[in-house]
Order: sequence, then structure tokens, then C-alpha cells
Amino acid sequence: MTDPASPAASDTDDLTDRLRKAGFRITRPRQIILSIIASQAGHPDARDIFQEAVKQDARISLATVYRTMKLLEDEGVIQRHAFEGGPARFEAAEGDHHDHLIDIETGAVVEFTSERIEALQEEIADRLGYEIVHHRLELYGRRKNT
Amino acid sequence: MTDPASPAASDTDDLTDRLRKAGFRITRPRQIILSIIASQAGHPDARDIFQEAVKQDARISLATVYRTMKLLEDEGVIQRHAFEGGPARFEAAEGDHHDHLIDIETGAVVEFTSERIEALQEEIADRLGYEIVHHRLELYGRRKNT
DNA sequence: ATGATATTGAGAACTGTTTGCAATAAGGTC
DNA sequence: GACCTTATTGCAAACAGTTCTCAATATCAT
Repeated sequence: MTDPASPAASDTDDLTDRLRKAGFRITRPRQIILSIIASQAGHPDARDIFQEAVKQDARISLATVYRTMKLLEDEGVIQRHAFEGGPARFEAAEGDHHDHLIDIETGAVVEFTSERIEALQEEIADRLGYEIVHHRLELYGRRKNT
Repeated sequence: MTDPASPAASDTDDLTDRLRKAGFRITRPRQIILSIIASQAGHPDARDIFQEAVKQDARISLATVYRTMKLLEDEGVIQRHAFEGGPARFEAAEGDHHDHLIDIETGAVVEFTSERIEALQEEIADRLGYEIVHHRLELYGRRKNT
């Protein structure tokens, strides 16, 4: 079973293996949803994913999308973001942590990282007697007319 | 009108004047809600405020609480926070900006400020070609057993 | 006191999400 | 491949938080 030398057919195949090993059944809805979040670049919400999924199998339900997102979140496959005034949006968890800048005009999301901010957060929490479990840094702004 | 020397009778009275001058009617529900957010220390949600209000006037409705919170937010009297997985929570806007650390066990909110983080945020947004309209920094953590 | 109209209360409507349940279908076993 | 156990699905109803509709009421200028 453990065959690290074999070239991964695709990320999606890796994922299905991982999920199967975790005891989950790889159902048709799940395959479809996995392929969607693998291809989809941005930060789609449940409805976006549902609409894509329906194209591939008309009988998939929104409830299944939500259930699958929950499962994938628990498994660390995706991350859920609750930006202001809107539905939760999802993003493939590709290792690296990052924060978000949301364009308040278009809803577009720009990702960024800052070691220094991270460090300062730790410092602050520490000073207050807390250890950070997770955090959320969102900048809401509009594009400058340069 | 501008009379900075006169001792303010109370914050609430100042506020009602301000709102009246802005063209709003100072109704009983509004008076009650104002007094609640003036006294209430923490970060109550709409239901908390509603429950307090009902004690003073049993016929106040939750809808009115929501409407009033919206009004007060628009007027800059309060700030609305949407912490993870829960209803919006409100806080009197007392000038100074601050961020929040939320105790994931108790829901308690600790406020903090960091000039340095603020500065870094500006720097990042600037580099990305954006100007920050507002932002949100929330640390979710648990108390350290010192 | 009176009138114009902003505001209210009550409940329906709405959005986003979760859940109960019977029907379906994975995937291990023979 | 057929069979069986049980995880998973689809559907609809339930749910939480919030907003809206609309007739009734109350505020404030006159």
C-alpha cells in the first residue's frame, strides 16, 4: 500500500487515497467536489461549488456539499473562511498559512503573509496569558488609483 | 452649540442630543437601548441587549434592537463584531481602535492594541495597491496554565 | 392640541447552514 | 460477481441570525 516512489497521478488521487485510508468512502459526490476544489482557484462558497457539482451530476444536493466541506475541513484538506457579510468561503489548504485582503468593491481576495505580524500576534497573546489556537487577519480595502 | 467646557451630564444625554440633532427621534426603546450599551461593559449580542431591554419595557421587540444597533453603527456610536460561529456582538465605540483576543473556552473577549501591527498592515496593503477601509484582527486562544 | 411622519411590534420572510430519515451505494468478504 | 453491512446521500424540514412588511403608535415641530 505504501508506495512513496510511485509518481502521484494527481493531487486528487492522492487525496482520495488519504481519505479512503482515513475510513471514508469515496463516493461520486465526493469525487466531484474534490475535483472542483482542486481545480477551482479562488475562494468559492458552498453555492459556487454546488453549482459546479451539479453540472457534473445533476442529483448532487447542497446538503452534501456542506457535509463534504465539513469533512474536508476536519481532515485539514480545506480551510473555511467567514469573511464579512456573506457565506463561508473555502480554499484548498496548501500548507502555507496566509491572511487575506478583501476588495470591498469586487469581493476579490488577495492573499498575503507577514512573518512579523505573526510574531507580534504571538507576543501579544503571550503577554495576555493566552496561547493562540488560530487567528484571523482580514484587511478590507479598495484598490488605489495609482 | 460647541461648548466643550460644560460638564457632560452623562454620556447618554450627550448621545441623545447628538442623535436628535442628526434628525432621529429619541423614542423610549432607543433610550433604553442606549442606556444599556452605555452601562454594559462587555461585548453583548442582540439577544443580550434585548433581554436587558425587556426588563425595562416588556413590549420592546428584538427587531427594534436590531434596527437600533444598525442605526447606532451607522452613526458611529457602536461597533459591530462578527466573531466566529456566533451572533454579532456590539461594543460602544469609544474612540480608540483595538483588536480582540477571544477565549475559545469561555467566549470572553480581551482587547488589545498594537501600533506595530497596524503599521505593518498599512504597509502590506500599500504594497498590494490597496488602501485599507477597515480590518479585523482576531486571535482565538486559550488561557495558559501558568 | 394637532398633524405629519418616523418608529414601533408582531410576525412573516430570508439567508446560510444543519439535521432527521428513508433510500442508496461503497467497499470488504465470500 | 453477488452479498451484506453501514456510511452516505437526497430531500425536506428545522434551525439561527437577521431583515423586512405593514398597520398601529408615538415623537416632535407647529
